[in-house]
Amino acid sequence: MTDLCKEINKFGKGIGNEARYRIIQSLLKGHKTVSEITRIVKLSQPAVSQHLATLKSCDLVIAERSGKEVFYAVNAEYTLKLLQNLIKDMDKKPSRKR
Amino acid sequence: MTDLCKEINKFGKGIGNEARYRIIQSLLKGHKTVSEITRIVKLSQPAVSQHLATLKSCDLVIAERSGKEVFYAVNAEYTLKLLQNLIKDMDKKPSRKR
DNA sequence: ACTTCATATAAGTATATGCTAATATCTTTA
DNA sequence: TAAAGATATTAGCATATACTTATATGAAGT
Repeated sequence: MTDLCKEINKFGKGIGNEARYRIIQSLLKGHKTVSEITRIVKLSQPAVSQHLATLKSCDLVIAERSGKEVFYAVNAEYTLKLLQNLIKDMDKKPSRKR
Repeated sequence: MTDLCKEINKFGKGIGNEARYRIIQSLLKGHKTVSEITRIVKLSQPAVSQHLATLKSCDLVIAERSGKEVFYAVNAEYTLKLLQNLIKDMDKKPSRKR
């Protein structure tokens, strides 16, 4: 299993869930604290923390504490590079149609 | 939830699984029958058929019967366009770092 | 029509996932 | 260091997922 393989798989695990996808969407508009995200996605705080932990382990988000709060942001460089690599990969070996 | 949202979510569901990701990888090298895929990913035939059904419902693959066999291929145009749209989307609203 | 090969579907089951409720940890301020 | 606010972690439970085995469907040849 190539590295890209594993990375894309993580990516898929991360966004392959409605709640997490909504979290990512909200973060695309700017970094947010856990409580802000909690309000936006309308899930309990623990549920949100758990999803954020998953997203972090997938490298899709970055966390940064600022006092009592923790800001989460999309790991944009990483994600963009990943997607671009995937696209390159797919372009490179297109599936023959028949 | 935007259309792109739903599409990406489907994409994530599709590839967010090791076996399905391996199937996609093998299909990137060219279309294949179910039994070829079965040999490659080393799962039972029903398991492979079920994964292929999932991938199809996610629009990640296309199926085409040819006699007794069914060829599966990556839905490359669809997938590439989707990923490119996602990249555009992420570029458009980058997360502010702090 | 019957058989065979290829694939799909169904039922059952074990494990994974996503939530809730309760509690722990971290940080700041009094 | 005690209290309070913000977030993280844990245990428990319900549902979803990914297999297995058995069976059904589809296509081609006899």
